[in-house]
Amino acid sequence: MSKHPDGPGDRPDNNLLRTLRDADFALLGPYLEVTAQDANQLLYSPGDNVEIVHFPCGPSLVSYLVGNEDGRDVETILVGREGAVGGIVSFGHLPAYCRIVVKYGGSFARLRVTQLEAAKAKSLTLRYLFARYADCLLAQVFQSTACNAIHSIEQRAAKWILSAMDRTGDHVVPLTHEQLATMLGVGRSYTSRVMQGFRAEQILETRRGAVVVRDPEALKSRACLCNEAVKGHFDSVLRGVYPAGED
Amino acid sequence: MSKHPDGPGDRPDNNLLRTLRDADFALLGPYLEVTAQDANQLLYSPGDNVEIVHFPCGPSLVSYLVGNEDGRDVETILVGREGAVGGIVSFGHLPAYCRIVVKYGGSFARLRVTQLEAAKAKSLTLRYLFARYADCLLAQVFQSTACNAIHSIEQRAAKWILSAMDRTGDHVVPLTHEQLATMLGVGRSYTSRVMQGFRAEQILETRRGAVVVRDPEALKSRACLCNEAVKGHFDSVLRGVYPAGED
DNA sequence: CGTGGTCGGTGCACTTGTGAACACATCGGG
DNA sequence: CCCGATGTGTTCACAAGTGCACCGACCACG
Repeated sequence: MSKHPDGPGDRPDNNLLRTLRDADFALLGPYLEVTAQDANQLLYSPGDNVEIVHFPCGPSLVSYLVGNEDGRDVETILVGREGAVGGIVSFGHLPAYCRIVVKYGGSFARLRVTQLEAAKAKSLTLRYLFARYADCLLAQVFQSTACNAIHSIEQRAAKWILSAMDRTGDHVVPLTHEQLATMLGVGRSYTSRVMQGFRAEQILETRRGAVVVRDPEALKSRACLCNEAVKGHFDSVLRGVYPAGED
Repeated sequence: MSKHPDGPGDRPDNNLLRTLRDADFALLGPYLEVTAQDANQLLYSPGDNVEIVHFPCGPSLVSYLVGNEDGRDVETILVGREGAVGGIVSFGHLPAYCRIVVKYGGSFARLRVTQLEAAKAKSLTLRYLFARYADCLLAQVFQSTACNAIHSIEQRAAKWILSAMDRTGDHVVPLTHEQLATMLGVGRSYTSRVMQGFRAEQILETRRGAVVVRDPEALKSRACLCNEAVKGHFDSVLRGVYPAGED
């Protein structure tokens, strides 16, 4: 198992990188650099030339923010180890549209967009993998658009906490009410009330600067199904990067 | 002008196709087929294999819809002659995530994804153009996500009417309150009230099945700036498909 | 000319979310 | 040990949006 010829080996803990077979990973590996990024680190600003791709590893999490006239940024999507950020759709060398910040710090693998593109030129499956991930990313944003249009704050708050929990693998989600409020684009006092509602039903406890989820199932029943819809698309699209039959 | 060597000639009235120089357009032209599509025609359904690219021409308009648990579809974005639909990000041969329907009928140019990909393989500028448009499409969806999170129904309704007017070039926008309501993901009676508010200020008149915009500037002042933000990104990204200096 | 179906305008009771205000809890640093 | 900064719980008056009901207007069709 540890020397499985097509296995992930000791690669960075990122799903895209681990999906690759050795031959394909070998095209990227030499250029990959593993770094640590703290929370609140700014990875890209609107208008920046995108030259580096970041792969969140382990529990690291980044957030795409869109500015608005009031100066308050609104969060649109989260990306963790299931994906990557930077030039995924545009292939780089274009001005970024969103601000991208590290939400939960940790390790990131990164490489230059030009090197990723060079590797893609040599491997059909690399092209497939990134085209498919780009499609998943787009689907994720579409789902968020719909979610923001029709789901209640309570549903979206529950969704957010679940997805953070999902990626960090911890029942304790560090998060102030203030942060949650700005991410959902709502007032702070209302999020406090929503949390109060969850706490009244023993779904979670609140600490200063964090929530502790006690009953994930109950929380899931309060959330919308948007996360599940997107996960389904990830599953059906990212399967099939390699021809069926093996792997 | 009519025989400008790099000009659009008599091409379909679609911005992407008209941006191309003759040499690049020649790679697509032979495979392009111009068809007429009526309103409400379904172009793609979730799960469909995407094999055809459609380029809306003239006043044609399509809508990306995301389903939800209630069966009510929610509109996310509109695409007209500034863009194209079908495999733009995924390069085709993947299950579609959104339902895509024709909102306003008219002519569409279309061709098989495989032929578009073959042409892209031969031309760097074709690859650039579509990568850049893909980036713009993504930006458009991001902006919609933020818009749905923080802007009022009135702002979004105004935005919708303006963008429909923009693309059809007509002050009369065929649209029932019911349609507008389901697109915005809100109740019908409330949209009636919003329209009533606009009418009370002489911004528009309402007909059965349509609104007639009387004062576009006033309507713009009631709308959010999301359309303008996205247009700015289109301008800055799609400029530069061809190396600077000429064109 | 009449009739039935869709569409639009409005009243009403209700829920959701806003924004400001204030008191209190918690935490780190001097 | 106190202090100031930040985070939390709660109240209140208000605005935004819901869902239903009902009536009248418009339109296509026979």
